[in-house]
Order: sequence, then structure tokens, then C-alpha cells
Amino acid sequence: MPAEPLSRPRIVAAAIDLIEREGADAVSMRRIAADLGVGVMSLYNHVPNKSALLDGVAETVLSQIEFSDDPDADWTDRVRMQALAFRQIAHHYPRCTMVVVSRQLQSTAGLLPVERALATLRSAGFGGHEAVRILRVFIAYIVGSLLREVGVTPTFAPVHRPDIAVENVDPLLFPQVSGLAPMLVDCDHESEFEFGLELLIQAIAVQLKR
Amino acid sequence: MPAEPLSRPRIVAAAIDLIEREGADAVSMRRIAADLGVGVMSLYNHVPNKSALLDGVAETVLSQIEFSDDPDADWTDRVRMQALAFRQIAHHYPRCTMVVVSRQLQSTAGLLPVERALATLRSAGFGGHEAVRILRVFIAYIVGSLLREVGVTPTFAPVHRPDIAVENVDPLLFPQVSGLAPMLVDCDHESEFEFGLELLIQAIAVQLKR
DNA sequence: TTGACGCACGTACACCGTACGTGCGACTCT
DNA sequence: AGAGTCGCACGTACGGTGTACGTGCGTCAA
Repeated sequence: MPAEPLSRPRIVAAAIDLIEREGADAVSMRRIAADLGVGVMSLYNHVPNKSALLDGVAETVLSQIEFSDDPDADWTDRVRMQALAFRQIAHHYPRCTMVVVSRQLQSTAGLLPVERALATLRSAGFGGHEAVRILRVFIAYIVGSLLREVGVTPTFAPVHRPDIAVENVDPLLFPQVSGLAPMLVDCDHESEFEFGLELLIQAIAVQLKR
Repeated sequence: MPAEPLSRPRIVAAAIDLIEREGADAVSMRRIAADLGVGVMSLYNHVPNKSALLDGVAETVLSQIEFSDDPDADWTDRVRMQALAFRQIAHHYPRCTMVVVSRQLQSTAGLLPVERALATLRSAGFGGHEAVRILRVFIAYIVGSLLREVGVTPTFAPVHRPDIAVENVDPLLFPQVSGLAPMLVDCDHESEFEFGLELLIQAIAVQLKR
């Protein structure tokens, strides 16, 4: 009998831990149970099924986003901060990110960032319709960026795979790709992300002027 | 004995068909073999494993993107056309889209769009480094948008019943979300996509002026 | 004391990917 | 024509998966 009783948070935590250690493919109910030193079916007393467990993983990760919103700051700074905070899940939970992104959840955990973002945009002067549209653009950009960041590290990770592929590209068929190969291969995710983020912020700032 | 012999393209086509009919979760080697009226292991004479099969699915779908590039057109129009062409995979193969974006492949199938895009950006006057960065931003945005359209992104994607979730939101805790609920629930993907696309194009046009 | 209930657990089933061996038809070489 | 090789469809089998179901033990309520 374990001193700490089984519980949904404990199971979710074990799942997150397992995903970060060995990748999302390694997740199985048997494996999680083994990590907890517990029978497989005991998990089902606290979690209805594996899908719900992964929802719990996404929810938990999302809820740990830390927004340090400063209502007095310029709205561009607030948007920037919120976007960067969202992206930080890729640093804290790199391998869980794929799970979060590829899973639709209807809990309120994912709603808090949405609420904050909409409030920021509306306080900046955007109308409701515009705020929603702009939020969608930002989310699309952030999610797409995260996907690239975790995509470089598939699950277990020889990162130097693409170099080989780029080396083998025919310079006659793909002059741009082969010419720009060094820039395509190495990618500072942080600065790349911020580049696009600034592009978007600047664009909606222009939009706001009208 | 089938009149048409088994082959990799036929297997990939069956996989695409199955994914579109019943979703990516329904894909199994046994199921595909059954659809082809063939033994399970016969597939392995043409495809090394399931992962490679899914790579083939992504590759095939990607290769069917139709670019009608007009070198005489304004670069903004060319960028727009390429982005919209890319997005059309979400219309032709809605359920395969998730497979495509969640799988990074190093074949040359995915390289052709990259080559064209880089050529367009450089002809517009961007340097190599800038072109790569801008392309990354566009890809992130497109992929993120496709994920929402397919209906797997943490925000509202009205695939089935998100209305219920939005109805149950506490207006006091989430005033923006509940106030803007109608706009969050219904989403014209086409116009939403183009909104963000124009935002980005405009932003990089400004960037180009310097 | 007795009953109910929560919860850990073992067993069992259907399904999965795929390693391996087998057999059959077609083709090549002598 | 005979012999050898090879491509390819196929069956069997193994270790893995999610989870439905039944069982037994602990604690708490009446």
C-alpha cells in the first residue's frame, strides 16, 4: 500500500513525466501504472480512459502558463508578453507540446488565456469581431510555430537528419533551397518566433490606426 | 488474384481513402489490407512499415498542391496565391491534413513549395536570410490555421458541439469569452485565413520598404 | 454487527504492428 | 528442357495495446 494514494493529479503528473522522459509514443496505461507501482486497472478508478488522461495532460500543461499581465503597460507589450508566455510551454514541456497542440479540449483551462487575450485586444481599442479575428491569427501563428519547434525533435531525436537531406538536394532543381541550405538547417526558434510575432504586432498596430 | 497488382501507390491511395472516410484513427495495416482484399503481410512487400506509409500519404497529398505561379504578377499576389494553394489541401483532404502537418518529412515533395516560395520572396527583393525567416512565419501561420480548420486546436473549432461549452462559461469569470461567444463559435475559415494572410503580407510589405 | 461502498487488482478479449517462414508463378541461364 | 533464382502473396505467431468485467479487501455508516 503506497503512502500516497492514487489520484487523478498523480496519474496525470506521471503521464507528463513519462512523456517528457521518453516521448509521447511511450505512453501506455501499463507503462504509467508500472511507473506508479500500481496495477493497470487501478488507473481506471480515477480516469475514464486514455484519451481523457491525455486531455488532463494538455489541461495541466496549459494551466501552468504564467501570465504576468500589467494593465498599465502598452497593449503591444501585453500582447507580446502573452504570446511569449504561451510559447514557454515549449520550453518547460517540449515533448508534451505536441500532445497539447494536437488535442482539442473543451475545459476552462484553455479559456483563461483566451479571456486575457481578448481583454487586452479590446482594451487596445479593437472591436469584438476584430479582437476575435486577431486572436485567431495569433493562435494560428503560435501553434504553427510550436509545431515546428517540436517537429525538429520528432520524439527521440537525431536533429542532424535534415542536413543530410538538404545536402542531397539537386542545386539545379532547387537553386533557392540548396543556396539557402545553411539558413534552412539551423534555426534559432526563439528569435524566429519573435520575428514573426513583431511582424504581426506591427501589422495589427497599423490596422488599429484606422 | 486481383487484376491490378499490389503496389505502393495503390496502398497509399487506399490509406488516403480510408483516412478520409473514417479518420486517421481508423488506419491500421489490417484494415488497409482488408480494403484492398489482400493479406496483411503483403503490404510489407511494398512499404517498409506503417510510419513510411503515412509518410507516403503526406507526400502524396503535398505533391497534389497546384501552384499556378505567374512570374509577371506582383509579388504580393504570388505570395497570396501560394499560401491559398497550400491551404487547399484542407479542402481536398480534410482528414489527411492532420497527418500531413503532424509529420515532418524529408522527401523532395515538401521541398517544391519551399523552393517556389523562396524564389518569390527573393524576387520581391528580400535577402536570403529574410526570405527564410518570412517563409517560416508564413508556414507557421498556414499550418496553425489548418490545424484549427481540421478542428484539433485548443481554441474554438466548431466541429461538433462547442456551443455547449461556451454556454456553460461563467460570465463573471470570463466576461470577454461569454460576451463574444457567438463570434467565437462560428468561424468562416476561408475569410479568417485570408484576414491573417493579408495582415502578414501587409506587414512584410512594410518590412520591404526599408 | 452488518451492510454498503471505494478502490486496487487479475484475468480476458479484441486489436495492433510486424518478424519470420512457406509456397507458387515467372523469369534467366545453361 | 531443366535448374536455379527471385518477387510477392500469404499464414502464423509474438509481444504489445486499451479496457470490460469480476473479485476481494479496507473503511465508514447505520
